[in-house]
Amino acid sequence: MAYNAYASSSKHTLDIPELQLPTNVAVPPPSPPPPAPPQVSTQARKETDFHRYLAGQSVMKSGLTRDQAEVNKIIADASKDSKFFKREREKDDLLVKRIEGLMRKKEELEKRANLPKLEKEANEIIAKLEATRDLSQKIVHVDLDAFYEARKYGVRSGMAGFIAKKLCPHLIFVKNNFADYSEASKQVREVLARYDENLAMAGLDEGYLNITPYMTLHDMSASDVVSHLRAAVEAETGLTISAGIAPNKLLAKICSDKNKPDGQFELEGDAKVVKAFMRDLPIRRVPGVGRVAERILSSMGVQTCGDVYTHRAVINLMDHHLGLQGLLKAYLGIGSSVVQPGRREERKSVGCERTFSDKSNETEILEMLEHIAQELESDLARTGFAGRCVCVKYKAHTYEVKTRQVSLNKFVNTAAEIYPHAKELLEKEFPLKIRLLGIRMTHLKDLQGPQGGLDKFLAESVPGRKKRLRSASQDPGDDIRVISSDEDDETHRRPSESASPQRKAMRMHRSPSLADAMNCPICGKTLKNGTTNVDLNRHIDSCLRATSPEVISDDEIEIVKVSRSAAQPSPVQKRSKQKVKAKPPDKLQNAFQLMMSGK
DNA sequence: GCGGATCAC
DNA sequence: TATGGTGATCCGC
Repeated sequence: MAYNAYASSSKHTLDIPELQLPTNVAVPPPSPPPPAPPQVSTQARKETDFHRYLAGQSVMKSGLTRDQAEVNKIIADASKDSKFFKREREKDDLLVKRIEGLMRKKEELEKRANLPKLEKEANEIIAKLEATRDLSQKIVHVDLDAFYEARKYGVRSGMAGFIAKKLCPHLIFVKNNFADYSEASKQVREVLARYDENLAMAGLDEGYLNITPYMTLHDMSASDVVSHLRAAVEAETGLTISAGIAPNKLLAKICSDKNKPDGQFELEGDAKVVKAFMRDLPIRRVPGVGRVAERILSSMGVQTCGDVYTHRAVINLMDHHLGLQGLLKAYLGIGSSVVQPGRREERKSVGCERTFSDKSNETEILEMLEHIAQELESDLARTGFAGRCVCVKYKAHTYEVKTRQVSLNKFVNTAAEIYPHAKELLEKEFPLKIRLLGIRMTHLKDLQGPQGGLDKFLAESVPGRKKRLRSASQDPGDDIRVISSDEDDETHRRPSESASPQRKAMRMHRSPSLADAMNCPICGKTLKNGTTNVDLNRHIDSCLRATSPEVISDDEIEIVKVSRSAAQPSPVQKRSKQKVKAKPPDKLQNAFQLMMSGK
């Protein structure tokens, strides 16, 4: 069972300082290329970097009251001596080596590089990107507010419960209620859809809208529409949301963080304003730039989006490893303005995985594998897919993750067909001592095609036989991806070749959300259209039974706030409880019970 | 096509 | 004492 965590406190709206660009985090000052701080020893520097790395993903994404270095230290101390920590340390060492390799490579290439030429090329790309800039749309990113109180202490989603408790000793854990989240999310969605029927949800707690048509229709300004929209959401669901208004999704997402919680921020649709906005923005805030990319870019002197421009020649030189075009788009604040719900046929895989206490007994492991195969079967049935590639994943007790896959000559979707292949793959790996097992089906075929009669035909089709038509308007999304290959790169391309921006600078990905279907708030899977609440509850119950313990999950929505003494249900909680109550699984009846009341 | 890594939510 | 699950993408081979 997962838990929500809240620090008790009085009215949140008053305690939270305005979000500002982090001044208290371990990011070196912006703009002029910062030389390495001379007074800090290399060893101490590495340690700080590692602590930051360990602190995890979401840490640098938003502002924080508490000193981040202190938080990182607490996290590191609490983790010390664990296998998890040891593995993270190993990963960090590998990252350091990788960065060293990249630095050597950079110096090597710089010797023969024609930097003015590289800079000129970068300028040309910038000019081309500028020509594609679309400032005509008003895109809104909305984000449900959560973690008000605990956030101040450095508590983050994805954090282990016991670490959170260290950061915030009076933290109170509340068992979360995914059915209520789902219901609340649905209610919010219904309100939002009044402002843009093409609303694209990205998970339970955020979404994008294009309000341009609504503005025209009602002759309203963007900020008035969003104020209206937020008031409507709060009035009808009791939940507060934060919103960002900007000409594209990339900017809107960044903006929605600016006046969080329960606020909004609009970025004018003007190229100069946009660029000024991006210039001092930490590169880590750009979707797609995670903790690894942040470290790599930092080693190249890039901490802010503005630094991308400063270092454009060198980034061009290292294009293959860094992805020049994506970074230039971040610098320019250019992104997609297309808002559409994801399509069902865009799905690429269906998988199921479980964490458990370390297992080495082979019979037990295979039992677990079979259990997972069964769960996968029901997920495949529910989502209406079959696959022709079986991928087994396991995590050793050391936290090392491995995958093994096999392609089949037919599409399968039952445990009876999947398990034998999974078993064969896993048995080759024995002896094992593992803490996680998973199976994923890829190379999917949609059994739930638009024409029902076609299903049988497709079910018997052979790989390669049929190709699904891809949608013409593949929206690449806004994410930037920074790639760096291993250091052993024997073939030394000449700078001019390596600099070619056309090749593959742009590395993007997206995670489509599926339209018009119920998503299970636990496993995130899409339930068939027409699924009833009862079906949903049954599915959720089965998910809950297998949910792993006490990790603060990402998709949690703050529905209750808990004081030291009692939990006070919000309006939506009461309502949704009544609605879902028809047949609430036992587990859900215990929802919102205080688990650890910090006594 | 396979396996490792990274990222988002 | 103790660190999640699902899905996607990209790279090097």
